[in-house]
Amino acid sequence: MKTPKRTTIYDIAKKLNLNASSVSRALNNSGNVSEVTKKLILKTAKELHYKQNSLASNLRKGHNQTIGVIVPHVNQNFFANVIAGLEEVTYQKGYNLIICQSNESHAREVKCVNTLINQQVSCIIISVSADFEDNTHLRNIQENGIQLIQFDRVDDNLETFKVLNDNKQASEDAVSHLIEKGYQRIALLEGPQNLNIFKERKEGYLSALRKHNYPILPELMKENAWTKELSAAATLKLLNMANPPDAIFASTSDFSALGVLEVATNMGIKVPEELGICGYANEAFTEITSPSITTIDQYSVRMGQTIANLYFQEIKSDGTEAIPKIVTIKPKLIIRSSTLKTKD
Amino acid sequence: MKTPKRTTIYDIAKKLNLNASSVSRALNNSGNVSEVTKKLILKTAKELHYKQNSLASNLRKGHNQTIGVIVPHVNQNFFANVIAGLEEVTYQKGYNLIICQSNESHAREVKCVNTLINQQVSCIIISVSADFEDNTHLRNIQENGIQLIQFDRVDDNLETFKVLNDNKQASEDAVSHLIEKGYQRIALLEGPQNLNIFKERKEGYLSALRKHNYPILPELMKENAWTKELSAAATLKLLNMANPPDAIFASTSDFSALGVLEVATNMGIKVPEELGICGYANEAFTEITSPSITTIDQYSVRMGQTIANLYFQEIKSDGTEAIPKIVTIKPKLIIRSSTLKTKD
DNA sequence: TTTATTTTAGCAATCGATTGCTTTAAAAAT
DNA sequence: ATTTTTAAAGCAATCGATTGCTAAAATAAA
Repeated sequence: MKTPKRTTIYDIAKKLNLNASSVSRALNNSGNVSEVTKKLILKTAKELHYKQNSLASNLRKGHNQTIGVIVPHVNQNFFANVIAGLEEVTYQKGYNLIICQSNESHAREVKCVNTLINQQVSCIIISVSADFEDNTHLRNIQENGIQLIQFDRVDDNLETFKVLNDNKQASEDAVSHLIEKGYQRIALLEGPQNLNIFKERKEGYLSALRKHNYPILPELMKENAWTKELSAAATLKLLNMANPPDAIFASTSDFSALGVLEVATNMGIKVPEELGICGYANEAFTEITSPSITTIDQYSVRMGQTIANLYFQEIKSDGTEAIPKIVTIKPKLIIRSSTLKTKD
Repeated sequence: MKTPKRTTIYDIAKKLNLNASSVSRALNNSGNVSEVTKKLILKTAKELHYKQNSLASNLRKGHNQTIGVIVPHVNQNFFANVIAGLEEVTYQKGYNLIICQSNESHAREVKCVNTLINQQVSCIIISVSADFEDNTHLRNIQENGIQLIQFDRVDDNLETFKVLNDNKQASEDAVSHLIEKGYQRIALLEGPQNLNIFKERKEGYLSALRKHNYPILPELMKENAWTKELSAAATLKLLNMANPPDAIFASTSDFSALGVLEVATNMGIKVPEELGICGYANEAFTEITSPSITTIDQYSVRMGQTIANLYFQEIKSDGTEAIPKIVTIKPKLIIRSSTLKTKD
């Protein structure tokens, strides 16, 4: 297609018999230009439909008002909300977001990182993929002088700014709640243990059991049940045990909890009377299932805002090397019908 | 923070006693470099952790492998899915996405457009905000030689590439389905009529009524019921009429349909026996409400893919001025329990 | 009126990569 | 051995904006 050449500061300068530097100064309001000529330049810029070339400007200035974001999937509720929160704050600061999805693939995540480094973004915000292998690519970010903020799913071995959910505490709260409601045999659906979040949630589960002097029963802990289907399969096994659990904490997601609910319903097992169910993430649907599902809200939009604010307030503003800081957000247990058994 | 100066092609050139142009050619594999020196350059580049500066490259080349996306909200299911679909295809082509959200504000949409123009993106993909005012900003995109693709919510007055859902047909299908199931008085919950999508859905509703010789009753059409709350309020009014509807087509969204369902349930009105409900968008939760909700699937991820493919196949590849093309995707009626009344 | 000071504007280098053109070196043909 | 052809590498301009420095003009002070 035809590319009509865009107006540059030189076009404006030529038209007014001025030097490009004056035009630049006028447009950036950086002094050394008389009021009269400034007005003239601004007027002419508008007439010629001048649009700044950010590429040139950023190249010269050596930085880019752009932040890169890498998440496993942009259309997963949690991540979409984090991005929305991020965007809200960064927009106000005049920053742009470049969004990449790793598709839960480490290899792809590495490529995304490289692209963002090439783009000279000033910060990369990342939640690592499920098949996390090593942190070479993350260290690479830092070595290139780019700020790095990890959130939610992070590599603990690397010292960076981090914004986390207190997964352990939240899980402990959830399981404690189940115990208080009178459930005796509480099963756990786990996610991949190479991800910190799932490890922490398991710790919370274990910790709650210990605190209440409940036995820890390996047969009630199901690995890798982090999709609705895997959870349904695991639930089927659990509920067919000789001595089945009377509650299931689907620590991986609400979708897992939904899988549990569906299996239970199909088997004619009453929720919450015969089986308590607790999910994770407070997906919209948990409110409207029957029964509604007890879950944990992660304040995902606020998390995005927090991350962005962390960047602007703590990292960017500071001329000195900022000291990596870890911000932890405490999720909230949302108690609904699926765990409201009347004690027997 | 300290910004360790990054390696440039000049650093590589200097180290090897070569000229930067040779380094550039080697890295881009663009000939005129012997195999031996190319290998050497590649090796040295790796040693020095060279990362291309895309800003410089794009500035020189005059274009940017970046596509801008503007949507009302990135965390709305439909848009998140479209973005996921877009990202999938653009990633494979080596393109990046810059994501902006207009927050349903026209003013903000204009700002987003300007930023993207400044960023020299090669294409802008947009779904306009609800308070659409005029298309000056969209024309501006074209005037700057940037490709423009509108999707879903579009300005019909502007000739651009468009990817649309056949809202009219889908709505007609939905309402026809209600009629065939024996519902007699079908109400409509409408969205803002300045948005093409809602206008088309209303047309589909009207068209289905006409085709089946049903009367068109203005008292059954509720304007501006496009959130769960507004829909609930409208539903309350509808169901309290002397002669209430026996079906409600929540053409705005599944959330609206959910509002309808909740009000009906609270009033003790049986769905689908006494009231049929049909939503729009096939949100995940429609499958798991009780009863499950009949709705319309928009193939949102595929829509994103379609848009991206349109760009790469029809627009970008063609050296000549591409002729704006409109691609229409036919949504699919998903029939569930909320409309399955047994005819009486 | 002359000198000192401040404003305003121009000059030219720079950011890093790309690319048309020229020169040099190497290989092939005569 | 010489000329022709081809390959390889260097030179320098370019993309558009920014900025330190200098020069000129305008103003203020003496």
